[in-house]
Amino acid sequence: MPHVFRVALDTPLRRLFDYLPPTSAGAAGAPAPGARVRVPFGRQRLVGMVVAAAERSDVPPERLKPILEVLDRQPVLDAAALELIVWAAAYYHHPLGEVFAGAVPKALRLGASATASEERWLATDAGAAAFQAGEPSRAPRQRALLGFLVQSGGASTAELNERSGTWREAARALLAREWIASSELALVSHAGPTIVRVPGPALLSEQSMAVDSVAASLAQFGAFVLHGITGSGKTEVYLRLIERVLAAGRRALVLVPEIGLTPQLLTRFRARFDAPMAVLHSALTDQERLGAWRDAFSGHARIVLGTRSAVFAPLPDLGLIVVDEEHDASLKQHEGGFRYSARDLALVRARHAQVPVVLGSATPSLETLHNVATGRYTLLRLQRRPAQAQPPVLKLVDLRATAVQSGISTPAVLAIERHLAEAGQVLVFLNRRGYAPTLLCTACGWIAPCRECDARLTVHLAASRLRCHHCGADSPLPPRCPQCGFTVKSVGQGTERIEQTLGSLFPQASIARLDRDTVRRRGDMEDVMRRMASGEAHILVGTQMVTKGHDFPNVTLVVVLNADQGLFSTDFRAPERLAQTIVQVAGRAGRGSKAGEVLIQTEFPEHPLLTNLLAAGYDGFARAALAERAQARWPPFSRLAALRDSARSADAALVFLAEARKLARPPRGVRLLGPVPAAMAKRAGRYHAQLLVESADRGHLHGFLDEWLPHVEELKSARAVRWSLDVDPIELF
DNA sequence: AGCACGCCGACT
DNA sequence: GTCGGCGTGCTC
Repeated sequence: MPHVFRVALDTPLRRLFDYLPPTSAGAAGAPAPGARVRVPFGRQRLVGMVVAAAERSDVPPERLKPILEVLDRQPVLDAAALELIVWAAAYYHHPLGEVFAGAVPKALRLGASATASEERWLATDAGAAAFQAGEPSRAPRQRALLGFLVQSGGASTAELNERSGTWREAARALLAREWIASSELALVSHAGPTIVRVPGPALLSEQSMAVDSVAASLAQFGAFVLHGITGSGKTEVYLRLIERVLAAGRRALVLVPEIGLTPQLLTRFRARFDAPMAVLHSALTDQERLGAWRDAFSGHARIVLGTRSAVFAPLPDLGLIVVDEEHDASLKQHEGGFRYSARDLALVRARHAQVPVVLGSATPSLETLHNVATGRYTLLRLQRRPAQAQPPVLKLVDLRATAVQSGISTPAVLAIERHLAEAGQVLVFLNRRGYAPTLLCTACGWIAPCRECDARLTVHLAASRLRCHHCGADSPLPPRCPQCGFTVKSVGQGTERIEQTLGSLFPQASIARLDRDTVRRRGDMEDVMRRMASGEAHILVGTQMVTKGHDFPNVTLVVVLNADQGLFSTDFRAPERLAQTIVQVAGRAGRGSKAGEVLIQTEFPEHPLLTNLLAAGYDGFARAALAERAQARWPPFSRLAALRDSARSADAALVFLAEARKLARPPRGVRLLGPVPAAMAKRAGRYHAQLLVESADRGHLHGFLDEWLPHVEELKSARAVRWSLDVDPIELF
């Protein structure tokens, strides 16, 4: 019997806490690593997770307290999931207890059972004897309930509820006399055989080659990049691989960047497989999430589909991990305390589990392509679209050389006219929602600012509101300048205004809009999809939302209204994001049998990013961009971590980071850059700043962080700010 | 993070 | 005279 147990608790303290074994009463023996325990912590009682057992503790014995209760007989996480959590806590330099808390459903953190169970009620021997003796004689409800339990040999809560709505009180009385007893019985679900409902379509040779090369290494780790142009049938490759994994009696984990992508993927999985599936994403209620997690944990679910945190879902006999749209920034958690990349963790998990991982994308991230170039990942290409689907033709429209009406150039207007006349659908992309990004006074030059952010307020005309897209501030649209009383006007374009402009340019066309303002409730998205699929809508105006994986088979023209945001950004990842967005939105055109056309409006048609992208495609762009990254020693040719903070004053935010920098003793090859205020320093009333840590060597960087962070944590200025460390940041402000 | 203890302002 | 502001200290 070990003397202490090391327990991870959900606190920001970067250490474990040692506890003595439970004093026998009520405890279920010694807890195994991965089991939850209830422990005293200061004046609180917390649920934590046992990480390890140890012979001795560094804490003086008189300060050690015993575990109050062991919640799990079996660990709530299998060894693989536990290993991943421990790895993630170390890599992201984040307290293990918080990582654990972020990895399991809230209900489990509060003590819910890890297995689904039902409450069963039984008559005791004494109860049976009492019933024979005619008792209880003066309580007919109790007698009826007792009689039922004696005769039926026991019943579940659900069965009793069905029999009568008012049995609880009688049960309480019978329990008190120990004539009946209740117990929790684990529900064991048995997965039936998996049935492939309908065989998939015949594969193109590229698809079969992709399937074969992954399938050849199903019993070992391998990282595969499925680089398939939009419409080339990546999902079919996933389906065939999952089919093989299920046939071998194993399970598949599928990660997607956004909740919005789960329904359509789930529909395709359900159409193909008759097998239980579990879905995990942020829109679930706590109970739904607990249920899905239990289905994964018990092995009932054969396929687990989910967003980021699903990478931590426990699955017995994991056989394959798929990460769809691996380039998507949503796979990286970048808010709150624990910031992690679900894609990178999927790779670690696959390596631990000795299973292949497939990273799918039409526009793989530069990191991933670099890993292909260095031989760490295997590239699988899908370059052809099935049947007659043609790749779209991309053209630049020089905004300086043509008339522009409310953001739409004459060539674009003519092209829209032509495609509508030929019964094609048109997709107009603008990454800016609202009516206009600026409200300007025509007399004094006043521009409506956000009080809480370094940003302008966006005009929402239909709602007649001014809104801040950074902090959510919302105020009435002023009819006149609050400063001088003169008239105000909206300057610039958002999707709302583009919808209006298109409406007046093409009065005969039906126009749909897809952005966060039009898709508010469940089903709104489906409505837009239906209108596009049925052909009822002719033009779709939308933000980023339209680029995320949805099929519009009859769209023949895509217009990118403004490619220039991102061409001159200070963030070294901006070009990559822009190229991905253009290629992804362009990929919405011509997915059916008609060839697609893509117009990209720009003030800088000779910008190398654009010319390169058009001439050499995403591959050519990626080659050039990687060469630039190598030159500038940006990732993936170096490693970054960002120490970020925010405070009530700009000064306090910088003071903490400056003090943190002062106590840093970086080894050779580790550089600190900053601190600097964030590009948009003030957001939601708080001032943001960051200090970058850079190194060519991952080991050196992490060694330094390990040594440095405990000191940073103890700075008194740390208490005046909110700070966090972002390892492998994807956005630099 | 919680949750205490601990000393200085406006109220029953 | 107390209720309560948030400064600082601790949690095995």
